[in-house]
Amino acid sequence: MTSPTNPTKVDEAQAAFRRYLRNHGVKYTRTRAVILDSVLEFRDHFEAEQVIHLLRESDRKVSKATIYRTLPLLVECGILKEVRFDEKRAYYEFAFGEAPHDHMVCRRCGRIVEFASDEVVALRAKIGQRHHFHVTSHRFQLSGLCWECSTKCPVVTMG
Amino acid sequence: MTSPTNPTKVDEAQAAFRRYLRNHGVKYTRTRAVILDSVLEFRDHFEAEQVIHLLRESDRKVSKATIYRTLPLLVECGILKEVRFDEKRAYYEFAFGEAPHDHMVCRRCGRIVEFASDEVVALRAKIGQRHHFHVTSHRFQLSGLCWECSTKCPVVTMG
DNA sequence: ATGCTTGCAAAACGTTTGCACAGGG
DNA sequence: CCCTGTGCAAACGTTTTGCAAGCAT
Repeated sequence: MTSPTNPTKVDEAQAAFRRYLRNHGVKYTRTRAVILDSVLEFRDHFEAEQVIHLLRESDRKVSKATIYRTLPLLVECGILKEVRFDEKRAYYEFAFGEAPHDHMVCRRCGRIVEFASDEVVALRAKIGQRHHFHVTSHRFQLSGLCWECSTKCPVVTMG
Repeated sequence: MTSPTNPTKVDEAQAAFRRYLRNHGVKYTRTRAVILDSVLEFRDHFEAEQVIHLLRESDRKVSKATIYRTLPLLVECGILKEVRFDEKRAYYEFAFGEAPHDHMVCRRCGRIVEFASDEVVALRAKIGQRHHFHVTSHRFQLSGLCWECSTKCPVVTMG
């Protein structure tokens, strides 16, 4: 769901990145191109550390600092989206041309299910109006048990 | 909304804390009582650092470590609730006997509005069923502009 | 050339932990 | 008494930053 298996999408993402950087007076360097390529290799969600490892293991050597400086750029230009599954670290997912969605996490097996957020957007607008608020973004994260885990043992033990 | 202005509630909270600790084979020490007293002095949301300062400034000296070890106890026994307004630190609010609610934050002035989460709970159940998930908890955080800020200048600049 | 970018290492940050001592039940 | 709680300082893990050197335009 996150990975841009479609090669055209990869090209579009690269073009979007170049465009974004140019429009912001920032350079499209080889290092940044390398980082973009690498994050596009992930299928699902990933964290900064995984990018660091992926780049270290392949030939390409990019410093940790640069990766931490580049990921926010990719988020700002809409290629990536930052997701928070826990409070310990940032996770990212491919967002370019993807439909907005939220996440539901099984607290026992860790499975992540994505769901469209249309209804959530409608609800947030309703709540916003009620409190004289112009809501522009939300974060809706569900936690519970997936069907497999709940049939195995309905008692929640967490982990 | 967060503060237990009602003295009876304070007493109930203390009783609940004692009960909880006893039932878990944990001691009700003077230090823990002091920490409970101090968190009950806050009106709205607060962070661990504020508890540390409050205790330092008044006579009572409690170490940072103990505060960090006690706050989770107060959350587990239902007196406090942990809230996450950002990814940097944990915030807490009084939860004992309060109706569950979620938060809406103005991204310009930081104002926090609480709203009841009945509809949110209904929606989360609906979404859960649709994806064969037994949802047990959620986190719904809204961000935008409060009425005052949006009338002052509708352009979002963030801070 | 100019000034943004990079890498390195060190700092920052909230939070956690190891340990020896203190204290509750 | 025993076992848990406490304080201190040091460790923690992710992320940020200061600085000198490197590169794009």
